[in-house]
Amino acid sequence: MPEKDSFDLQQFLPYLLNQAAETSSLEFQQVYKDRYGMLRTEWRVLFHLGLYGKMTAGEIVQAAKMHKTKISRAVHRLAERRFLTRTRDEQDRRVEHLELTSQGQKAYAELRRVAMEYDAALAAQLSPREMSVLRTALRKLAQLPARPRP
Amino acid sequence: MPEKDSFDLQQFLPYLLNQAAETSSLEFQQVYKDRYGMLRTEWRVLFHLGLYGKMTAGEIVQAAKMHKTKISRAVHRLAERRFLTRTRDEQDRRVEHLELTSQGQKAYAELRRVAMEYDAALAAQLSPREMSVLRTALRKLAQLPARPRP
DNA sequence: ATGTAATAGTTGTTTTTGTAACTAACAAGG
DNA sequence: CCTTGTTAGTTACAAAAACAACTATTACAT
Repeated sequence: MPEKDSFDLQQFLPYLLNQAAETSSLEFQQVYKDRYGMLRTEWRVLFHLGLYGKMTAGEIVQAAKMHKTKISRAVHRLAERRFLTRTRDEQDRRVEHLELTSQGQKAYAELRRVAMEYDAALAAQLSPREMSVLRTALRKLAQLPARPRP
Repeated sequence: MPEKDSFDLQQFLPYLLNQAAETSSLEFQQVYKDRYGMLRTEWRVLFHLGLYGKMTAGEIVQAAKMHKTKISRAVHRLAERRFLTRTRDEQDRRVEHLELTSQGQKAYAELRRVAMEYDAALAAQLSPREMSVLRTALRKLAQLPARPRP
């Protein structure tokens, strides 16, 4: 299958990003999926709560830039499995504060350890210079702040 | 929501890659979705055929690293809409050769133009140096060959 | 030949996602 | 208060993806 024109699909950024994202997610996915029966949205919620402590669903929506229905369902499943608790805010009874249970914290600690190891393994495929340029570029493309929060 | 530990989700490569991939796919998606009613797998098939000419489904599976059921259904839909033709191989009657119709080529040409423009717009957010490091790093992470094919 | 395995691709069923419409609680102006 | 608008989160239904089992054809070893 010879090339017919100058456009290069393998250089097209959205395509390339998707391929890299998919490949690099696979190994980590095995862990949270096989070991905890979690979906992608679920580990993300878990990580937000593990990292930042008590949060509301809306705050997670903003931070993770995921649709609120996805978050809602992920929270439901995590609560069902006793990874987090939901408590109504007494001032504004529409909002719920989410917090990891000790079981949730344990899962988070474990997955966080695996994530760090895996990140290190990925980083080892690249030079430190490449790695830092890569992270900066990805944050720009994802339109995230240059550094998360102080 | 203060940080509770040293792990940084926004620096975790699979997370970062997914965010960047999602963001960067969105705008281009609008074009092939709204203008041609295509799904992601469909434009990928279209692009492979547009770029490389006649291919079999299996070859596309390999090149695009997507599951064969996805390709099968995408090919079905593209054939249904007269974007491609399927012709059986007479030597091995299990395989089918796929080829764009003139309508398919027209769609490909149009989308290819949009893709190039969009890629340029993304590239403009980064320096040429960043861009080149980024592409190299992404190919490594996606475990694609350093350059597609000569 | 002929039984067994392998390959190309499809189809059926179950999960997961996307979209839109919904409930419940609050807010603010008249 | 009461209408109108907004926000937090949920639910219902349709679209798409994942996974497994399937058909048809070829390959290959006895």
